[in-house]
Amino acid sequence: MGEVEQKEVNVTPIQAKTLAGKVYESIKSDIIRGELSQGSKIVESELALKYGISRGPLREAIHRLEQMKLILRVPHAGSRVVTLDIKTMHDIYTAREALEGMAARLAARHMSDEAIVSLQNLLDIHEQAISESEGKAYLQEEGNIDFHHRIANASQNQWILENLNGELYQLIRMCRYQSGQQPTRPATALAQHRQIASAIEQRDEELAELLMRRHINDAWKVVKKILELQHD
Amino acid sequence: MGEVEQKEVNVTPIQAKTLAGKVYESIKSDIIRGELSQGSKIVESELALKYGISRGPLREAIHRLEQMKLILRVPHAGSRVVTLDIKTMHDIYTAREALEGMAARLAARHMSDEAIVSLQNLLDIHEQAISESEGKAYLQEEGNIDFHHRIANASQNQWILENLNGELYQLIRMCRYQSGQQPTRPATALAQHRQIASAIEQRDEELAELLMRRHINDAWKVVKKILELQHD
DNA sequence: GAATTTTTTATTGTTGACAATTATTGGCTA
DNA sequence: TAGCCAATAATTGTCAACAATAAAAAATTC
Repeated sequence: MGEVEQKEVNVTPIQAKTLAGKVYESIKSDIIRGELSQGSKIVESELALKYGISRGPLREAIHRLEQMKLILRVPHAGSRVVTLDIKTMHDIYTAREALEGMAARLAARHMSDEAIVSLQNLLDIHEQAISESEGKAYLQEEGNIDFHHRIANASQNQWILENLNGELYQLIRMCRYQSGQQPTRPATALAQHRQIASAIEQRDEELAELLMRRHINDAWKVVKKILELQHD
Repeated sequence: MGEVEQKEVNVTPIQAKTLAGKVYESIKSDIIRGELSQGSKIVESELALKYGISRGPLREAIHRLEQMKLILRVPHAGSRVVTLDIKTMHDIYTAREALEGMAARLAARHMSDEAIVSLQNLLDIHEQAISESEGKAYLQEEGNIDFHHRIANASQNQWILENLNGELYQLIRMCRYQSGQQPTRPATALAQHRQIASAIEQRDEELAELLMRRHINDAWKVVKKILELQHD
C-alpha cells in the first residue's frame, strides 16, 4: 500500500448532510452573489416557502448565517442582510491584516519543505496564467485565493484558520463579487506573493509577517478606491 | 447642537430578552465554571428538562454556544463541551496576540485624550488595590480584564472587538477558572499595562502593538506552565 | 467462541400549530 | 389637520409530537 497521506483539511467539508446545512449553503450563495441584496429584510416564512422546508431548520440556517456575519439579527424584529459599507470593509481588512500576518509568521515556522516547494510551483503556474491569458480573470482570482489558503493552512493554528476561511474570506468574496472588481494588479500581487514565499522559505518569520501585512494593506487601498468611486 | 457623539459600543448588551438567550447565558456559565465538565456529552432532552424549556430554544442556545466555540457539534451525533488542551489554548493566545496587538495599534491612533486619562486612572486604582490588599485576587483579575476591554473598545474596530470580547476572552476565562489560576504576577502585569498606556498616550502605534504582543506572550508562558504542570 | 448481521433503543432532525411581541393601520381627539 | 391612542395584522418565539438517523445490544451463523 502507498503511504500517501490524504491531505484532507477541514475547510467546511460539506457538512451539509442536514436540511439546515443545505439551505444554509443556498442562502449563503444567494447573499454573496447579491440575489438577496444588501440590507434587504429576511422573512422566515418567505424563505421557508421558497426553499420548501419548515421554519425549524431554516431558523438554524439563519443562525449560522448570523454567525458568519452575513446577516444581522435583532430579537423580535427579524434579520437583514449585512451591508458592506466602507467602514465595515475597512474593519475586516484590518482584522485580516492582523490574522494573516500572524499566519504568515507561523507558516514560516511550521510549513514543511515540500509544501514550500509546492507553494512556489503554484506561483509558477500563476505567472504562466497571467502572461498567457490576460483576460482570464477568474483563474487569476482563484490562484490568489489558493495562495492565501495555503498560508492559512500552514499556520497550523485552528482558530486563525477557521476565522480566515470562515467569516473573513466570505465577506471579502461577497464585496468583490458585488462590486464587480476585476483581478486588479495581478503582476504586482504575484511579485508580493513571491516575496512572501521567499521569506517563508528562508524561515524569516519577521519578514514574512511584515510582507503579508503590507500585501493586504495594498489590497485594501485598491478596494477602498473602488468602493469610494461606487458609493458617490 | 453638541457634537458629542454617543460612544455606545455593542458589547453584548444583554440580548437575553428571549428564552433561548437566557438559557444560553446559563449554560455558558455552567461550562465556564466547570459544572458541565470538559468533554462531557450534551444531551438536548436532558438540558431541556433541567432548564424547564422545550427543545426549540434550547437548540438555539446550543447553536450559539457552538458559535462561541464552547461546545463542539457533529451532525446526527450530538455535541460535547470543548476540551481546552494545551494546543487549543496556544492557538487562542496566538490569535489573541495578533488581534489585540492590532487593537493596541488602533487604540494609539483613535483613543480620545479623555479616555487615555481615564485609562491611566484605572491603572492607579489597580496599583492601589495591589499594594493594599495582597489577597484580593478577584479585584485584580477584574482590573486586568477591564484594561484589555478598554483597549479593544478604543480600537473602534467592530470585528476585532466582537471576536475578542466574544470568543477569545470567554475561552480564556474558562481556562483560568478551571485551572484555578491565581492572579499571577500582578506587579509585572501592571508595569506592562503602564508601558502600553504610555505608548498609546504618545500615539506611538508601533510601540503599542509591540508591547501588547509581548505582554500577551508573557501571559501565555505562565498559562502554559500551569497547564503542563496540571496535565502530567 | 468470534464475528457479523439484525433488532432495538436512544438521540437528533423536522414539522405544523400556538403564543407572544412588535410594527402598522385606522380612528379619535385637540 | 396634526398628533396620539387603540385595534389589527404580520412576524418572530415557543411548544409538543413525529420521522430519520446513528449508536448499542442481542441473536445468529460460521
